[in-house]
Amino acid sequence: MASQKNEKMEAIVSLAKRRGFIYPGSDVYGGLSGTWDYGPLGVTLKRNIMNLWWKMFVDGRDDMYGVDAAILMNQKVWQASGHVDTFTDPLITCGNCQSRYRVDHLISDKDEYSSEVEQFFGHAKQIIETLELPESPFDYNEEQLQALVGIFGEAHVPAHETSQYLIQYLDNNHQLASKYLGIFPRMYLHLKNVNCAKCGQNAWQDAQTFNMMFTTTIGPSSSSILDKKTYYNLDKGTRKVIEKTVTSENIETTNNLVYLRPETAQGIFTNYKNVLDSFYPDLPFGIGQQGKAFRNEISPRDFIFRSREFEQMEVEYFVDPAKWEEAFELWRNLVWEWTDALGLPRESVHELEVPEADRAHYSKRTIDFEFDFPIGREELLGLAYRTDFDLGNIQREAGKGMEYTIKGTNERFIPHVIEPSFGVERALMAVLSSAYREDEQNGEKRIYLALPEHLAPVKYCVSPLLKNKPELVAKAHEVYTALKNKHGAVMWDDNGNIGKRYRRQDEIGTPYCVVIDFDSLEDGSVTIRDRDTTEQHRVQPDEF
RNA sequence: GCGGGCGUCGUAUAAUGGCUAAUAUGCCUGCCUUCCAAGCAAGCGAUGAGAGUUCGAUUCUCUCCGCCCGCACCA
Repeated sequence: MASQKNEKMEAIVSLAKRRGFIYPGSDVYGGLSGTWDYGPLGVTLKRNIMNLWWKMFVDGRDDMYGVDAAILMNQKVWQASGHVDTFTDPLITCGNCQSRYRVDHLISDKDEYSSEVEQFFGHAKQIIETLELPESPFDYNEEQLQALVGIFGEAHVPAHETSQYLIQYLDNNHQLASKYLGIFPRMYLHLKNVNCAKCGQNAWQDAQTFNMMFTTTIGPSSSSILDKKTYYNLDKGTRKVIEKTVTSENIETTNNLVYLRPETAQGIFTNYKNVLDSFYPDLPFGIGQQGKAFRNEISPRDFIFRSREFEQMEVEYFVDPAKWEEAFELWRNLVWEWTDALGLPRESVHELEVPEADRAHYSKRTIDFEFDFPIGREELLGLAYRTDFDLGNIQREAGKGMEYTIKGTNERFIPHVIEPSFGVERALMAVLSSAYREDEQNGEKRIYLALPEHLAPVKYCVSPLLKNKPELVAKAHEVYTALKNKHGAVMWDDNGNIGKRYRRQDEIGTPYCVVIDFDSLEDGSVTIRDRDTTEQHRVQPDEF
């Protein structure tokens, strides 16, 4: 069963590459994990999906407005939204069984921990300062190394591992990690005999953050300590260890740091007031946006299902708090219209009511819509009731009023939000998965994509029946040009024989193949062949 | 990030410490072909990257990169 699933997935990946839908990113240079490039057919299919969405949820509705916000946003956006804090949870791994835990879940007494670390580190700092360490750890002399080993030895770190840690720690401009990172949690758990809950061993590795936000800097900067709140540097002038604390007040100026947005939603919330001022729409109304988001996934996997750079389509629908359930149901139904429009069979789409314990902290209700992908049943899109969490944050942190005033009654409140959130790549993968078919024609296996006509990257393929008959080719060109002008997504193919062309078009999901034969020269009619049934009939070319 | 497996033309496979790295398919050119991958002929196209061992490495070793499976992660 499992291998069957993988076979289908592999067949789709292979087809996608072979026929020019999706290529591995940076392929000629050996690739880059978690990135994918869209080829000529892929980009068209993807855009068709995105345009369909925009038409259904923005242009096609009276209560919707579109925006396109910048990917780079002010730091404070991600602090207010909670992303900065929640993305920097340090994790620690058991070296024996590879179980992973959040460090703060293992340390019961935070105050005691802090004082232990500070005491240790204060002591360590004093020793380090007297050592007058050269800039590169590789230049440390024997005496210096021994002293450093001694520091860590006091903390019951096995001696044979210490110098390796020192290199690791002091390698980066003598930077030392903040107290919940690196070696300190490990030492503490060792001292306190806190063992792995799964295997009972005490074999902790260094604690690491897995910050899922990509960072970059505005303007020139060489800082590499962007995501740490507290850190230590060895001042190059005085050779003193100095402590720096990054706070919300100084963080921008400290590092000129910006994040690549990990979700598009905040670009909507930050423009809520702008749209309100420009249009003052009646509640309920929504703002829709499509765009790239970036998450530094630990382990991108499963083709385009989880990648580090991806495209979202999101709606924030602003409602009277008393009427959120009504709006939730509205969007629940609209989501089903969307999966229908993608051609996804209803029996392959499943609603999953997310229990409170699994919901994000801001959400009072969430439904995940899952799809039966070849890799298994996985989330296709989400529908969440976000309350006034985001606008409330903005009002508090930015000090700008986010309240809505009801016309007439002058009732004022911060609107609540219903958020349907769609992933473009997941939609595309679902479309490819459900469209992928294998059947048999004349005893030969045939692969085709039963793409819905409005999504297919090529709508018509035009061919002369025979390539070596100039009159057929000329007539076919005529038909091709006329169709191309009318429909755009039309392909010309005169390669090989007619059967080959059909198969080639089947593989890229072209719904109709138009062939010009000798009868066409007589009465202008052409044959049109249906991809799914392979049946054909004669029509006049201006009929479609 | 950890553990295991893997990496050869676009795709699917083969082989080798040393001769021009093979086969099919694909693509391409020509001929032919009156509707579902026909045929003939010519051509294009690969050992993931780097280092080491060696007279010589695609083959052996190491590092990196990537892919697959499992774990963990997925606010």
